[in-house]
Amino acid sequence: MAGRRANQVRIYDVAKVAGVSIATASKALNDTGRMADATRERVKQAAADLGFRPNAMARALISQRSFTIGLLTNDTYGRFTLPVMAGVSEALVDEGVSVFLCTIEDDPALGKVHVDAMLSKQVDGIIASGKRIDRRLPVDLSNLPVPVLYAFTDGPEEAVTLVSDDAQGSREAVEWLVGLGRRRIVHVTGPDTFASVQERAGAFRSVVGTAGRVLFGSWSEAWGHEAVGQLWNEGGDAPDAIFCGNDQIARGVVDALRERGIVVPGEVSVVGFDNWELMAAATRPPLTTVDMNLKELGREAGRLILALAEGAPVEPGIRKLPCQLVIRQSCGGGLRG
Amino acid sequence: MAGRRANQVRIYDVAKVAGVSIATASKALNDTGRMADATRERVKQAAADLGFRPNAMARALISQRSFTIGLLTNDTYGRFTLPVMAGVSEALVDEGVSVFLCTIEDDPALGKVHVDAMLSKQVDGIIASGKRIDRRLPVDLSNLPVPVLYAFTDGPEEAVTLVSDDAQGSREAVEWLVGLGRRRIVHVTGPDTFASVQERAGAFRSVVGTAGRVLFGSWSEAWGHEAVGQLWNEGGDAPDAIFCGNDQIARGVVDALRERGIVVPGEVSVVGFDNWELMAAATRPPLTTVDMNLKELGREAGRLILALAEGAPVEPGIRKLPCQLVIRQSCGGGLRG
DNA sequence: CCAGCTTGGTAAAACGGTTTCTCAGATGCG
DNA sequence: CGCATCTGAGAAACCGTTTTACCAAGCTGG
Repeated sequence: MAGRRANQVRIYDVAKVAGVSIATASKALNDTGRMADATRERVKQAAADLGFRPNAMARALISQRSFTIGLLTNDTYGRFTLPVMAGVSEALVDEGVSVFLCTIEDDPALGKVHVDAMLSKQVDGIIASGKRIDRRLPVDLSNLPVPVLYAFTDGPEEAVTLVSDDAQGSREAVEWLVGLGRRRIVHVTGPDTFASVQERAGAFRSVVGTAGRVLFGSWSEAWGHEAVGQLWNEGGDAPDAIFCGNDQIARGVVDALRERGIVVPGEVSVVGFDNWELMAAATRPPLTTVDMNLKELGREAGRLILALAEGAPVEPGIRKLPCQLVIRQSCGGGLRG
Repeated sequence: MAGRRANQVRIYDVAKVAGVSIATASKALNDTGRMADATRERVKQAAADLGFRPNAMARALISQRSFTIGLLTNDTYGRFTLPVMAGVSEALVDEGVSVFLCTIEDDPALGKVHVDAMLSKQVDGIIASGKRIDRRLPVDLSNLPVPVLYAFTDGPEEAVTLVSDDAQGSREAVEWLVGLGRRRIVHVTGPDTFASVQERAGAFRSVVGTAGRVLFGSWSEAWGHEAVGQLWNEGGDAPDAIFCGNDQIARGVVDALRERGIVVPGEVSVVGFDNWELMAAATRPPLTTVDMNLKELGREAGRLILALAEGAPVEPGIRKLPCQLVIRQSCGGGLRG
């Protein structure tokens, strides 16, 4: 038991090699305190020679800062969480902060275990993230001794919450279609129980008028397929553009149109949502789609949780981060501008 | 600075409430030492009442065990890493071990920063993971003071490496096709520079004979599409089954066949590889495909890194974990039995 | 020539636990 | 009743670092 790790160098060793006390060594390495420049250099050189790496645990014990944060998510598949995670990590790595990733699959017990573990390990803050912005994680994060931030998941009013601005993204998409001269635009989207579905549909109607047609269904390719069947079988003027609730639906729509011999984007323009690369790029033609900028959302989450951890005042409430329309070939129109 | 976190309960507080010394409190809570049962109970009750959560940092400082491991990956998209991660986490959460996730995108400098951060934080071990089993991470993990394990990525000979048994998975898939009566089986796969492509192709030939036809290409749907074009345009007996190198290729194949009016699985059986749910399930018909059991691989990785961290002897070398054929509808044959 | 500053450095007390050692008192035994 | 043994609990050392307090010289100025 115990017994130092094989080649673990302590500050004690650095001090001995440099011929100073550990107090001096500490100050030299942290650029604090007063001492002769020569001494400081000598200590730094010794530390470099020995490959000294300060024990973050010992440091954390004193400073009450572990330089560690926890990322909690119930998005097992990771399509939304991964970009967020990448952003968080990117924003924090320069500050020396590491991220614990905990996946809890809608299991409250598991959630509690992970939160307890994180708190035990003295995380400086927790970011809660999910796959739906209108659902909470199955775990109670109120009254924790550390700051909590909600990113792409629902949080209490008094908390800081980061979400993508779906309405703005949707407006941009629909306005793009209108700008291309499309007039008979239909919105084919997911289940109307999702807040994001409501928000995107609302934005859609705000552009095309309240009579704008919206078809609710599921998030699947199959639904996109089926919707095209409905729309084209009912007679009357067929749509000349379809704004889809996500890329899977869009892919189903594009495939169904092709099967019917309808040319995309020649006769019908299609826009997706999510910019899920593997889906959007593999569709023929590649999808023009709305990117929620989740990585940037993650970066912002990282910056904010750090500010909170340092005790900086952060205005609570919901912050909507802008989406961006990514132009590919499913609408025509070429480069934007 | 410093100043204890708001409602942070120390063992000191527990001891005071229970009316004992902190030494006794510690022993009571850890079920060590000797003391009256009544005392032990009293301490435990006090700890529960106060919501005492031992400071893992302080504990780690003494025990030289942080109950933390690092997971390093260059799989930004996460398709392979996420299941591995989920498995690792699942295997370790019961032992109180948390996981640092570090994504390094083929950037050696970033890799070094993350490894240094992990070592500083005294991780008990590091699992290296990737998206290719024949490529190393762009970071040197030799001579580290902690054990390193390679999961789904290439590692040095003297290390413990976990990979999926692609050959076994491929054999099962091809034997399944043979069992269904298919005789003109073709293998459409990715770039021949991938070790996994070689291994799968080798296994394919070991079942159908060395004359078995293999078409190398890219990992894309487009390639699956194109391959069908090649195969059906060249005249002669068309294939009655296609074993694909991954699910994306398989999807391209199935789509191309449908466009040609060829019935899957009636006329041609198709098998994929990866069991990438969202792809396999959205294909029409849903893909029969080989699952690499990456979550189980992750669980095994978790168990092994823990054993290594505890100093248990673990035989070095490559361990191949079995794949599993997942039967859906793209081959016919119904339930396996 | 000495009080008062700087300068360059050290000793020691934290941080929050675990573990070893010690010890007082209760008990068993002859 | 005296001595060895056992029991339950506490004091103190320790893990590796930071930080505060302190001190011995060397210098300045009157």
